[in-house]
Amino acid sequence: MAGRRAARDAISRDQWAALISAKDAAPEPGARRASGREKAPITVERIIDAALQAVEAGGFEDLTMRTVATSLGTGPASLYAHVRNRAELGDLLIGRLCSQVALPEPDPARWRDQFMDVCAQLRDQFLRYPGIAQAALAVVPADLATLRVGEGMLAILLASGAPARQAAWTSDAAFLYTTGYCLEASAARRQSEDADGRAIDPAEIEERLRMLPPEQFPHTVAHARELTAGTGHDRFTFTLTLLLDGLVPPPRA
Amino acid sequence: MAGRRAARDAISRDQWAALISAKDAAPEPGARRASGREKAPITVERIIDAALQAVEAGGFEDLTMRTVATSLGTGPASLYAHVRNRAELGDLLIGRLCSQVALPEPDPARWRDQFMDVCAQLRDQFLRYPGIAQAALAVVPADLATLRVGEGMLAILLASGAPARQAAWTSDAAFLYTTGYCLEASAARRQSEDADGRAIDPAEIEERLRMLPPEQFPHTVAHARELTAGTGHDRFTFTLTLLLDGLVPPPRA
DNA sequence: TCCGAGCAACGAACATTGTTCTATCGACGA
DNA sequence: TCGTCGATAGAACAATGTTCGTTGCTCGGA
Repeated sequence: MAGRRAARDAISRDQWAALISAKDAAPEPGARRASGREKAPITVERIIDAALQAVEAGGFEDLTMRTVATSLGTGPASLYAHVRNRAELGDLLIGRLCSQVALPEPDPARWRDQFMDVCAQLRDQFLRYPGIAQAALAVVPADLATLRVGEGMLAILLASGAPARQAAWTSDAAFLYTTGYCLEASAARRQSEDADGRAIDPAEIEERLRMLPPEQFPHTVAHARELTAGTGHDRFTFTLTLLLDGLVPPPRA
Repeated sequence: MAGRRAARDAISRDQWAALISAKDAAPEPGARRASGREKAPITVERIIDAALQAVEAGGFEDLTMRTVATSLGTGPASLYAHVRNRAELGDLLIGRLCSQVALPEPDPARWRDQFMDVCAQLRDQFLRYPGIAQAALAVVPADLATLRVGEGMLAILLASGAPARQAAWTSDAAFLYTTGYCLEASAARRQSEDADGRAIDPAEIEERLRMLPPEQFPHTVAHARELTAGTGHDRFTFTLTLLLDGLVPPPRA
Protein backbone atom coordinates (compact mmCIF):
# COMPACT_ATOMS: atom_id res chain seq x y z
CA MET A 1 0.00 0.00 0.00
CA ALA A 2 2.24 2.74 1.25
CA GLY A 3 5.40 1.26 -0.22
CA ARG A 4 4.50 1.63 -3.85
CA ARG A 5 7.52 0.51 -5.70
CA ALA A 6 8.93 2.46 -8.59
CA ALA A 7 7.17 1.30 -11.70
CA ARG A 8 10.27 1.85 -13.74
CA ASP A 9 13.70 3.01 -12.71
CA ALA A 10 14.33 6.37 -14.29
CA ILE A 11 17.86 6.56 -15.55
CA SER A 12 20.10 9.43 -14.54
CA ARG A 13 21.40 11.95 -17.01
CA ASP A 14 24.86 10.41 -16.91
CA GLN A 15 23.45 7.06 -17.91
CA TRP A 16 21.57 8.81 -20.69
CA ALA A 17 24.77 10.40 -21.96
CA ALA A 18 26.55 7.08 -21.86
CA LEU A 19 23.71 5.48 -23.72
CA ILE A 20 23.93 8.03 -26.49
CA SER A 21 27.68 7.90 -26.92
CA ALA A 22 27.74 4.12 -26.92
CA LYS A 23 25.23 3.90 -29.72
CA ASP A 24 27.73 2.61 -32.25
CA ALA A 25 30.66 0.22 -31.90
CA ALA A 26 30.10 -2.08 -28.91
CA PRO A 27 29.67 -5.37 -30.76
CA GLU A 28 27.05 -6.66 -28.34
CA PRO A 29 28.83 -7.66 -25.12
CA GLY A 30 28.26 -11.24 -24.22
CA ALA A 31 28.87 -12.31 -27.77
CA ARG A 32 32.55 -11.85 -26.95
CA ARG A 33 34.02 -13.94 -29.67
CA ALA A 34 31.29 -16.44 -30.46
CA SER A 35 34.03 -18.91 -29.57
CA GLY A 36 32.48 -22.35 -29.71
CA ARG A 37 28.92 -22.89 -30.82
CA GLU A 38 28.27 -25.30 -27.96
CA LYS A 39 25.76 -23.10 -26.17
CA ALA A 40 25.07 -19.88 -28.07
CA PRO A 41 25.20 -17.11 -25.44
CA ILE A 42 22.16 -15.12 -24.51
CA THR A 43 22.21 -11.64 -25.96
CA VAL A 44 19.76 -8.79 -25.99
CA GLU A 45 19.25 -9.33 -29.68
CA ARG A 46 18.33 -12.96 -29.22
CA ILE A 47 15.95 -12.02 -26.43
CA ILE A 48 14.25 -9.49 -28.68
CA ASP A 49 14.03 -12.04 -31.47
CA ALA A 50 12.39 -14.61 -29.22
CA ALA A 51 10.05 -12.04 -27.73
CA LEU A 52 8.89 -10.82 -31.13
CA GLN A 53 8.31 -14.37 -32.21
CA ALA A 54 6.15 -14.96 -29.15
CA VAL A 55 4.12 -11.82 -29.75
CA GLU A 56 3.62 -12.65 -33.40
CA ALA A 57 2.33 -16.08 -32.43
CA GLY A 58 0.14 -15.34 -29.47
CA GLY A 59 -0.22 -11.62 -29.04
CA PHE A 60 1.31 -9.23 -26.56
CA GLU A 61 -0.46 -10.82 -23.62
CA ASP A 62 1.32 -14.09 -24.25
CA LEU A 63 4.67 -12.36 -23.94
CA THR A 64 5.93 -13.53 -20.55
CA MET A 65 9.43 -13.79 -19.25
CA ARG A 66 9.02 -17.53 -19.06
CA THR A 67 7.84 -17.79 -22.65
CA VAL A 68 10.89 -15.96 -23.88
CA ALA A 69 13.20 -17.83 -21.56
CA THR A 70 12.03 -21.32 -22.44
CA SER A 71 12.09 -20.34 -26.09
CA LEU A 72 15.79 -19.68 -25.52
CA GLY A 73 16.21 -22.89 -23.58
CA THR A 74 16.75 -21.36 -20.19
CA GLY A 75 14.92 -20.01 -17.17
CA PRO A 76 13.39 -16.60 -16.62
CA ALA A 77 16.10 -15.47 -14.20
CA SER A 78 18.69 -15.55 -16.94
CA LEU A 79 17.02 -12.72 -18.81
CA TYR A 80 17.48 -10.21 -16.06
CA ALA A 81 21.20 -9.96 -16.75
CA HIS A 82 20.36 -8.29 -20.07
CA VAL A 83 16.98 -6.69 -19.51
CA ARG A 84 15.96 -4.77 -16.43
CA ASN A 85 12.24 -5.20 -16.66
CA ARG A 86 9.42 -6.54 -18.65
CA ALA A 87 8.69 -2.91 -19.41
CA GLU A 88 12.19 -2.40 -20.74
CA LEU A 89 11.74 -5.46 -22.90
CA GLY A 90 8.68 -3.76 -24.33
CA ASP A 91 10.70 -0.66 -25.07
CA LEU A 92 13.31 -2.75 -26.81
CA LEU A 93 10.66 -4.39 -28.97
CA ILE A 94 9.32 -1.02 -30.06
CA GLY A 95 12.87 0.07 -30.72
CA ARG A 96 13.49 -2.92 -32.93
CA LEU A 97 10.30 -2.28 -34.88
CA CYS A 98 11.14 1.38 -35.27
CA SER A 99 14.65 0.55 -36.44
CA GLN A 100 13.16 -1.32 -39.38
CA VAL A 101 11.23 1.68 -40.65
CA ALA A 102 12.75 3.16 -43.79
CA LEU A 103 13.01 6.94 -43.61
CA PRO A 104 13.07 8.83 -46.91
CA GLU A 105 15.05 11.93 -47.73
CA PRO A 106 12.51 14.72 -47.18
CA ASP A 107 11.21 16.05 -50.48
CA PRO A 108 9.12 19.23 -50.23
CA ALA A 109 7.18 18.17 -53.32
CA ARG A 110 6.14 14.80 -51.93
CA TRP A 111 6.11 15.36 -48.19
CA ARG A 112 2.50 14.27 -47.85
CA ASP A 113 3.03 10.86 -49.40
CA GLN A 114 6.31 10.44 -47.59
CA PHE A 115 4.76 11.07 -44.21
CA MET A 116 1.85 8.77 -44.96
CA ASP A 117 4.27 6.06 -45.98
CA VAL A 118 6.23 6.25 -42.75
CA CYS A 119 3.03 6.02 -40.72
CA ALA A 120 1.87 3.09 -42.81
CA GLN A 121 5.16 1.33 -42.18
CA LEU A 122 4.72 1.81 -38.47
CA ARG A 123 1.14 0.61 -38.71
CA ASP A 124 2.08 -2.56 -40.56
CA GLN A 125 4.85 -3.35 -38.12
CA PHE A 126 2.52 -2.89 -35.16
CA LEU A 127 -0.29 -4.88 -36.71
CA ARG A 128 2.06 -7.75 -37.42
CA TYR A 129 2.60 -8.15 -33.69
CA PRO A 130 -0.86 -7.90 -32.13
CA GLY A 131 -1.13 -5.72 -29.08
CA ILE A 132 2.48 -4.56 -29.18
CA ALA A 133 1.28 -0.98 -29.56
CA GLN A 134 0.59 -1.12 -25.84
CA ALA A 135 4.30 -0.93 -25.28
CA ALA A 136 4.57 2.01 -27.66
CA LEU A 137 2.20 4.05 -25.52
CA ALA A 138 4.27 3.53 -22.39
CA VAL A 139 7.59 4.62 -23.84
CA VAL A 140 8.25 8.34 -23.84
CA PRO A 141 11.70 9.37 -25.02
CA ALA A 142 13.72 6.32 -24.09
CA ASP A 143 14.97 4.41 -27.07
CA LEU A 144 17.29 5.79 -29.74
CA ALA A 145 15.60 3.92 -32.55
CA THR A 146 12.26 5.39 -31.55
CA LEU A 147 13.73 8.86 -31.51
CA ARG A 148 15.12 8.20 -34.95
CA VAL A 149 11.64 7.66 -36.34
CA GLY A 150 10.46 10.80 -34.58
CA GLU A 151 13.29 12.71 -36.17
CA GLY A 152 12.42 11.36 -39.58
CA MET A 153 8.76 12.25 -39.27
CA LEU A 154 9.59 15.70 -38.00
CA ALA A 155 12.00 16.23 -40.89
CA ILE A 156 9.33 15.41 -43.43
CA LEU A 157 6.83 17.75 -41.84
CA LEU A 158 9.36 20.55 -41.64
CA ALA A 159 10.02 20.10 -45.35
CA SER A 160 6.40 21.05 -45.90
CA GLY A 161 7.17 24.53 -44.67
CA ALA A 162 5.05 24.28 -41.56
CA PRO A 163 6.18 26.11 -38.42
CA ALA A 164 8.34 24.08 -36.09
CA ARG A 165 5.99 23.74 -33.19
CA GLN A 166 3.01 22.77 -35.31
CA ALA A 167 5.15 20.25 -37.17
CA ALA A 168 6.37 18.78 -33.90
CA TRP A 169 2.89 18.48 -32.45
CA THR A 170 1.45 17.02 -35.64
CA SER A 171 4.18 14.43 -35.78
CA ASP A 172 3.42 13.51 -32.22
CA ALA A 173 -0.29 13.31 -32.89
CA ALA A 174 0.24 11.10 -35.90
CA PHE A 175 2.38 8.71 -33.92
CA LEU A 176 -0.20 8.64 -31.15
CA TYR A 177 -3.03 8.00 -33.56
CA THR A 178 -1.12 5.25 -35.31
CA THR A 179 -0.50 3.35 -32.11
CA GLY A 180 -4.07 3.87 -30.96
CA TYR A 181 -5.41 2.65 -34.27
CA CYS A 182 -3.27 -0.47 -34.13
CA LEU A 183 -4.21 -1.16 -30.55
CA GLU A 184 -7.89 -0.95 -31.36
CA ALA A 185 -7.50 -3.10 -34.44
CA SER A 186 -5.59 -5.72 -32.49
CA ALA A 187 -8.16 -5.77 -29.72
CA ALA A 188 -10.98 -6.15 -32.22
CA ARG A 189 -9.20 -8.98 -33.94
CA ARG A 190 -8.55 -10.75 -30.68
CA GLN A 191 -12.16 -10.36 -29.63
CA SER A 192 -13.38 -11.75 -32.91
CA GLU A 193 -11.09 -14.73 -32.56
CA ASP A 194 -11.81 -15.78 -29.03
CA ALA A 195 -15.33 -17.10 -29.47
CA ASP A 196 -13.59 -19.69 -31.63
CA GLY A 197 -16.06 -20.33 -34.38
CA ARG A 198 -18.56 -17.57 -33.80
CA ALA A 199 -16.61 -14.66 -35.21
CA ILE A 200 -17.79 -11.08 -34.77
CA ASP A 201 -17.26 -9.46 -38.13
CA PRO A 202 -18.11 -5.84 -38.99
CA ALA A 203 -21.46 -6.98 -40.38
CA GLU A 204 -22.40 -8.41 -37.02
CA ILE A 205 -21.40 -5.19 -35.27
CA GLU A 206 -23.43 -3.17 -37.75
CA GLU A 207 -26.39 -5.45 -37.08
CA ARG A 208 -26.11 -4.89 -33.37
CA LEU A 209 -25.84 -1.14 -33.72
CA ARG A 210 -29.10 -1.19 -35.64
CA MET A 211 -30.77 -2.93 -32.71
CA LEU A 212 -30.27 0.09 -30.46
CA PRO A 213 -33.35 2.10 -29.49
CA PRO A 214 -33.74 4.77 -32.20
CA GLU A 215 -35.05 7.39 -29.81
CA GLN A 216 -31.81 7.54 -27.88
CA PHE A 217 -29.37 6.55 -30.61
CA PRO A 218 -30.85 8.06 -33.77
CA HIS A 219 -27.60 8.79 -35.59
CA THR A 220 -25.85 5.63 -34.51
CA VAL A 221 -28.72 3.57 -35.85
CA ALA A 222 -29.07 5.61 -39.01
CA HIS A 223 -25.38 5.54 -39.90
CA ALA A 224 -24.46 2.12 -38.57
CA ARG A 225 -23.05 1.27 -41.96
CA GLU A 226 -20.74 4.27 -42.01
CA LEU A 227 -19.62 3.63 -38.45
CA THR A 228 -18.54 0.11 -39.17
CA ALA A 229 -17.24 0.75 -42.66
CA GLY A 230 -13.57 1.15 -43.38
CA THR A 231 -12.32 -2.03 -44.92
CA GLY A 232 -8.65 -2.04 -45.43
CA HIS A 233 -7.09 1.04 -43.99
CA ASP A 234 -9.39 3.71 -45.39
CA ARG A 235 -10.11 5.07 -41.95
CA PHE A 236 -6.42 5.20 -41.15
CA THR A 237 -5.46 7.20 -44.21
CA PHE A 238 -8.55 9.38 -43.86
CA THR A 239 -7.59 10.50 -40.37
CA LEU A 240 -3.99 11.17 -41.26
CA THR A 241 -5.07 13.12 -44.30
CA LEU A 242 -7.27 15.18 -42.03
CA LEU A 243 -4.30 15.97 -39.83
CA LEU A 244 -2.00 16.85 -42.70
CA ASP A 245 -4.59 18.95 -44.49
CA GLY A 246 -5.18 20.81 -41.26
CA LEU A 247 -1.45 21.42 -40.91
CA VAL A 248 -0.90 22.60 -44.48
CA PRO A 249 -4.07 23.17 -46.53
CA PRO A 250 -3.89 21.20 -49.76
CA PRO A 251 -3.17 23.19 -52.92
CA ARG A 252 -6.52 22.45 -54.53
CA ALA A 253 -9.22 23.36 -52.05
CA MET B 1 0.45 -23.08 -24.60
CA ALA B 2 -2.02 -24.83 -26.83
CA GLY B 3 -4.98 -24.25 -24.57
CA ARG B 4 -5.13 -20.51 -24.89
CA ARG B 5 -8.20 -19.47 -23.08
CA ALA B 6 -10.63 -16.93 -24.47
CA ALA B 7 -9.42 -13.53 -23.40
CA ARG B 8 -12.97 -12.33 -23.01
CA ASP B 9 -16.24 -14.10 -23.44
CA ALA B 10 -18.01 -12.60 -26.42
CA ILE B 11 -21.69 -12.29 -25.68
CA SER B 12 -24.26 -13.68 -28.06
CA ARG B 13 -26.70 -11.52 -29.93
CA ASP B 14 -29.54 -12.56 -27.66
CA GLN B 15 -27.61 -11.41 -24.63
CA TRP B 16 -26.94 -8.18 -26.44
CA ALA B 17 -30.64 -7.67 -27.09
CA ALA B 18 -31.48 -8.40 -23.48
CA LEU B 19 -28.82 -5.96 -22.37
CA ILE B 20 -30.33 -3.21 -24.47
CA SER B 21 -33.93 -3.75 -23.45
CA ALA B 22 -33.02 -3.96 -19.78
CA LYS B 23 -31.26 -0.63 -19.85
CA ASP B 24 -33.90 1.12 -17.75
CA ALA B 25 -35.99 -0.09 -14.79
CA ALA B 26 -34.14 -2.92 -13.01
CA PRO B 27 -33.33 -1.11 -9.75
CA GLU B 28 -30.01 -2.87 -9.37
CA PRO B 29 -30.70 -6.48 -8.39
CA GLY B 30 -29.05 -7.38 -5.13
CA ALA B 31 -30.16 -4.15 -3.57
CA ARG B 32 -33.55 -5.82 -3.17
CA ARG B 33 -35.01 -3.63 -0.50
CA ALA B 34 -31.94 -2.35 1.33
CA SER B 35 -33.67 -4.06 4.23
CA GLY B 36 -31.41 -3.70 7.23
CA ARG B 37 -28.21 -1.70 7.08
CA GLU B 38 -26.31 -4.35 9.00
CA LYS B 39 -24.09 -5.37 6.11
CA ALA B 40 -24.70 -3.23 3.03
CA PRO B 41 -24.91 -5.70 0.13
CA ILE B 42 -22.36 -5.74 -2.63
CA THR B 43 -23.63 -4.18 -5.82
CA VAL B 44 -22.07 -3.42 -9.14
CA GLU B 45 -22.30 0.27 -8.37
CA ARG B 46 -20.41 -0.12 -5.13
CA ILE B 47 -17.75 -2.16 -6.87
CA ILE B 48 -17.33 0.55 -9.47
CA ASP B 49 -17.13 3.20 -6.76
CA ALA B 50 -14.43 1.32 -4.89
CA ALA B 51 -12.52 0.59 -8.08
CA LEU B 52 -12.54 4.23 -9.18
CA GLN B 53 -11.35 5.25 -5.76
CA ALA B 54 -8.47 2.81 -6.01
CA VAL B 55 -7.49 4.05 -9.46
CA GLU B 56 -7.66 7.66 -8.38
CA ALA B 57 -5.38 6.92 -5.46
CA GLY B 58 -2.80 4.64 -7.01
CA GLY B 59 -3.29 4.49 -10.75
CA PHE B 60 -4.74 1.81 -12.95
CA GLU B 61 -2.00 -0.66 -12.15
CA ASP B 62 -3.00 -0.64 -8.49
CA LEU B 63 -6.50 -1.72 -9.43
CA THR B 64 -6.59 -5.36 -8.37
CA MET B 65 -9.49 -7.53 -7.44
CA ARG B 66 -8.11 -7.78 -3.95
CA THR B 67 -7.79 -4.03 -3.58
CA VAL B 68 -11.41 -3.53 -4.51
CA ALA B 69 -12.55 -6.46 -2.40
CA THR B 70 -10.78 -5.46 0.79
CA SER B 71 -11.96 -1.91 0.25
CA LEU B 72 -15.46 -3.37 0.43
CA GLY B 73 -14.58 -5.52 3.41
CA THR B 74 -14.66 -8.88 1.67
CA GLY B 75 -12.56 -11.25 -0.39
CA PRO B 76 -11.88 -11.22 -4.10
CA ALA B 77 -14.15 -14.17 -4.82
CA SER B 78 -17.20 -12.17 -3.84
CA LEU B 79 -16.77 -9.84 -6.76
CA TYR B 80 -17.22 -12.50 -9.39
CA ALA B 81 -20.92 -12.74 -8.66
CA HIS B 82 -21.33 -9.26 -10.12
CA VAL B 83 -18.44 -8.87 -12.52
CA ARG B 84 -17.24 -11.48 -14.96
CA ASN B 85 -13.69 -10.35 -15.39
CA ARG B 86 -11.18 -7.78 -14.53
CA ALA B 87 -11.59 -6.68 -18.12
CA GLU B 88 -15.31 -6.26 -17.64
CA LEU B 89 -14.63 -4.21 -14.56
CA GLY B 90 -12.52 -1.97 -16.76
CA ASP B 91 -15.38 -1.63 -19.21
CA LEU B 92 -17.71 -0.70 -16.40
CA LEU B 93 -15.32 1.97 -15.21
CA ILE B 94 -15.17 3.53 -18.66
CA GLY B 95 -18.94 3.31 -18.81
CA ARG B 96 -19.27 5.16 -15.54
CA LEU B 97 -16.90 7.87 -16.70
CA CYS B 98 -18.70 8.21 -19.99
CA SER B 99 -22.07 8.41 -18.26
CA GLN B 100 -20.90 11.53 -16.47
CA VAL B 101 -20.13 13.39 -19.68
CA ALA B 102 -22.68 16.11 -20.40
CA LEU B 103 -23.83 16.06 -24.02
CA PRO B 104 -25.14 19.31 -25.47
CA GLU B 105 -27.98 19.75 -27.90
CA PRO B 106 -26.17 20.04 -31.24
CA ASP B 107 -26.05 23.62 -32.44
CA PRO B 108 -24.84 24.09 -36.03
CA ALA B 109 -23.48 27.49 -35.10
CA ARG B 110 -21.29 26.27 -32.26
CA TRP B 111 -20.55 22.67 -33.22
CA ARG B 112 -16.80 23.21 -33.06
CA ASP B 113 -16.81 24.40 -29.46
CA GLN B 114 -19.35 21.80 -28.49
CA PHE B 115 -17.26 18.96 -29.84
CA MET B 116 -14.14 20.31 -28.22
CA ASP B 117 -15.95 20.52 -24.92
CA VAL B 118 -17.09 16.93 -25.01
CA CYS B 119 -13.56 15.77 -25.76
CA ALA B 120 -12.22 17.93 -22.97
CA GLN B 121 -14.70 16.40 -20.57
CA LEU B 122 -13.54 12.95 -21.56
CA ARG B 123 -9.93 14.04 -21.19
CA ASP B 124 -10.44 15.43 -17.71
CA GLN B 125 -12.28 12.33 -16.58
CA PHE B 126 -9.52 10.10 -17.89
CA LEU B 127 -6.75 12.21 -16.44
CA ARG B 128 -8.38 12.17 -13.05
CA TYR B 129 -7.93 8.41 -12.94
CA PRO B 130 -4.35 7.81 -14.15
CA GLY B 131 -3.94 5.02 -16.65
CA ILE B 132 -7.64 4.25 -16.94
CA ALA B 133 -7.51 5.09 -20.63
CA GLN B 134 -5.95 1.67 -21.06
CA ALA B 135 -9.36 0.19 -20.44
CA ALA B 136 -10.91 2.56 -22.96
CA LEU B 137 -8.72 1.20 -25.72
CA ALA B 138 -9.76 -2.38 -25.08
CA VAL B 139 -13.50 -1.78 -25.21
CA VAL B 140 -15.03 -1.72 -28.67
CA PRO B 141 -18.82 -1.35 -28.75
CA ALA B 142 -19.74 -2.97 -25.47
CA ASP B 143 -21.15 -0.53 -22.97
CA LEU B 144 -24.30 1.53 -23.49
CA ALA B 145 -22.90 4.57 -21.74
CA THR B 146 -19.92 4.52 -24.05
CA LEU B 147 -22.17 4.29 -27.07
CA ARG B 148 -24.11 7.22 -25.72
CA VAL B 149 -21.02 9.42 -25.85
CA GLY B 150 -20.30 8.18 -29.35
CA GLU B 151 -23.82 9.09 -30.37
CA GLY B 152 -23.45 12.54 -28.87
CA MET B 153 -20.15 13.20 -30.61
CA LEU B 154 -21.52 11.96 -33.90
CA ALA B 155 -24.59 14.16 -33.52
CA ILE B 156 -22.47 17.26 -33.07
CA LEU B 157 -20.33 16.48 -36.08
CA LEU B 158 -23.39 15.78 -38.22
CA ALA B 159 -24.75 19.16 -37.21
CA SER B 160 -21.72 20.68 -38.90
CA GLY B 161 -23.06 19.48 -42.22
CA ALA B 162 -20.25 17.02 -42.83
CA PRO B 163 -21.04 13.77 -44.70
CA ALA B 164 -22.01 10.88 -42.49
CA ARG B 165 -19.03 8.67 -43.05
CA GLN B 166 -16.50 11.42 -42.54
CA ALA B 167 -18.29 12.54 -39.42
CA ALA B 168 -18.29 9.00 -38.08
CA TRP B 169 -14.62 8.47 -38.77
CA THR B 170 -13.65 11.82 -37.34
CA SER B 171 -15.59 11.14 -34.18
CA ASP B 172 -13.81 7.84 -33.86
CA ALA B 173 -10.43 9.42 -34.46
CA ALA B 174 -11.09 12.09 -31.86
CA PHE B 175 -12.03 9.51 -29.27
CA LEU B 176 -8.94 7.48 -30.13
CA TYR B 177 -6.68 10.49 -29.90
CA THR B 178 -8.18 11.56 -26.59
CA THR B 179 -7.55 8.22 -24.97
CA GLY B 180 -4.06 8.04 -26.42
CA TYR B 181 -3.25 11.52 -25.19
CA CYS B 182 -4.45 10.69 -21.69
CA LEU B 183 -2.57 7.43 -21.64
CA GLU B 184 0.65 9.16 -22.62
CA ALA B 185 0.11 11.92 -20.10
CA SER B 186 -0.57 9.43 -17.34
CA ALA B 187 2.50 7.40 -18.21
CA ALA B 188 4.66 10.51 -18.21
CA ARG B 189 3.31 11.59 -14.86
CA ARG B 190 3.92 8.18 -13.37
CA GLN B 191 7.45 8.10 -14.71
CA SER B 192 8.19 11.51 -13.28
CA GLU B 193 6.91 10.44 -9.89
CA ASP B 194 8.65 7.15 -9.46
CA ALA B 195 12.19 8.33 -8.92
CA ASP B 196 10.73 9.87 -5.79
CA GLY B 197 12.56 13.13 -5.45
CA ARG B 198 14.34 13.25 -8.78
CA ALA B 199 11.47 14.31 -10.98
CA ILE B 200 11.75 14.40 -14.77
CA ASP B 201 10.09 17.59 -15.85
CA PRO B 202 9.76 18.80 -19.44
CA ALA B 203 12.86 20.94 -18.98
CA GLU B 204 14.89 17.86 -18.20
CA ILE B 205 13.55 16.08 -21.26
CA GLU B 206 14.36 19.09 -23.41
CA GLU B 207 17.87 19.08 -21.98
CA ARG B 208 18.33 15.46 -22.87
CA LEU B 209 17.04 15.92 -26.38
CA ARG B 210 19.67 18.60 -26.87
CA MET B 211 22.35 16.10 -25.94
CA LEU B 212 21.64 13.95 -28.98
CA PRO B 213 24.25 13.89 -31.75
CA PRO B 214 23.30 16.75 -34.10
CA GLU B 215 24.42 14.90 -37.23
CA GLN B 216 21.79 12.22 -36.82
CA PHE B 217 19.13 14.22 -34.99
CA PRO B 218 19.38 17.72 -36.44
CA HIS B 219 15.74 18.69 -36.17
CA THR B 220 15.14 17.04 -32.83
CA VAL B 221 18.04 18.96 -31.36
CA ALA B 222 17.12 22.22 -33.06
CA HIS B 223 13.48 22.12 -32.02
CA ALA B 224 13.79 20.44 -28.66
CA ARG B 225 11.89 23.29 -27.12
CA GLU B 226 8.93 22.92 -29.46
CA LEU B 227 8.89 19.17 -29.00
CA THR B 228 8.62 19.40 -25.25
CA ALA B 229 6.40 22.48 -25.17
CA GLY B 230 2.70 22.26 -24.63
CA THR B 231 1.98 23.24 -21.08
CA GLY B 232 -1.59 22.84 -20.14
CA HIS B 233 -3.50 21.23 -22.93
CA ASP B 234 -2.36 23.32 -25.87
CA ARG B 235 -1.25 20.25 -27.73
CA PHE B 236 -4.56 18.55 -27.12
CA THR B 237 -6.68 21.36 -28.48
CA PHE B 238 -4.25 21.90 -31.34
CA THR B 239 -4.62 18.36 -32.59
CA LEU B 240 -8.38 18.34 -32.30
CA THR B 241 -8.57 21.65 -34.10
CA LEU B 242 -6.49 20.12 -36.85
CA LEU B 243 -8.97 17.28 -37.17
CA LEU B 244 -12.02 19.52 -37.18
CA ASP B 245 -10.54 22.01 -39.60
CA GLY B 246 -9.70 19.13 -41.89
CA LEU B 247 -13.27 17.89 -41.67
CA VAL B 248 -14.94 21.26 -42.30
CA PRO B 249 -12.59 24.06 -43.34
CA PRO B 250 -13.00 27.05 -41.03
CA PRO B 251 -14.91 30.05 -42.43
CA ARG B 252 -11.92 32.40 -42.25
CA ALA B 253 -9.00 30.78 -43.96
C1' DT C 1 -45.83 -22.53 9.47
C1' DC C 2 -42.44 -25.13 7.33
C1' DC C 3 -39.58 -26.43 3.60
C1' DG C 4 -36.76 -26.40 -0.40
C1' DA C 5 -34.67 -23.96 -4.09
C1' DG C 6 -31.87 -20.49 -5.64
C1' DC C 7 -28.39 -17.20 -5.03
C1' DA C 8 -25.12 -14.05 -2.90
C1' DA C 9 -21.05 -14.31 0.03
C1' DC C 10 -16.91 -16.28 1.32
C1' DG C 11 -12.76 -19.05 2.67
C1' DA C 12 -9.44 -21.65 0.60
C1' DA C 13 -6.98 -22.99 -2.94
C1' DC C 14 -4.66 -23.23 -7.79
C1' DA C 15 -2.10 -21.73 -11.63
C1' DT C 16 0.59 -18.16 -13.43
C1' DT C 17 3.06 -14.02 -13.34
C1' DG C 18 7.28 -10.79 -12.43
C1' DT C 19 11.21 -10.61 -9.77
C1' DT C 20 15.02 -11.67 -6.42
C1' DC C 21 18.44 -14.56 -3.84
C1' DT C 22 22.10 -17.32 -4.01
C1' DA C 23 25.19 -20.62 -5.76
C1' DT C 24 27.95 -22.33 -9.69
C1' DC C 25 30.61 -22.05 -13.80
C1' DG C 26 33.57 -19.93 -16.90
C1' DA C 27 36.95 -16.79 -18.62
C1' DC C 28 40.20 -13.14 -18.19
C1' DG C 29 43.68 -10.27 -15.86
C1' DA C 30 47.41 -9.99 -12.30
C1' DT D 1 48.24 -20.10 -10.83
C1' DC D 2 44.91 -17.74 -8.44
C1' DG D 3 41.32 -14.51 -7.65
C1' DT D 4 37.76 -11.81 -9.33
C1' DC D 5 33.88 -10.69 -11.87
C1' DG D 6 30.03 -11.34 -14.83
C1' DA D 7 26.82 -14.52 -17.02
C1' DT D 8 23.82 -18.54 -16.08
C1' DA D 9 20.53 -21.07 -13.44
C1' DG D 10 17.80 -23.27 -9.88
C1' DA D 11 14.80 -22.29 -6.40
C1' DA D 12 11.97 -19.56 -4.21
C1' DC D 13 8.76 -15.45 -2.92
C1' DA D 14 5.10 -12.31 -3.24
C1' DA D 15 1.26 -10.98 -5.77
C1' DT D 16 -2.13 -11.60 -9.21
C1' DG D 17 -6.67 -13.43 -11.59
C1' DT D 18 -9.80 -16.96 -11.18
C1' DT D 19 -12.37 -21.21 -9.64
C1' DC D 20 -14.27 -24.68 -6.34
C1' DG D 21 -17.11 -26.00 -2.63
C1' DT D 22 -19.60 -24.60 1.28
C1' DT D 23 -22.48 -21.68 4.09
C1' DG D 24 -26.10 -18.90 5.02
C1' DC D 25 -29.92 -16.15 3.84
C1' DT D 26 -34.16 -14.97 1.56
C1' DC D 27 -38.23 -15.83 -0.91
C1' DG D 28 -42.05 -18.59 -3.02
C1' DG D 29 -45.10 -22.27 -2.48
C1' DA D 30 -47.28 -26.48 0.08
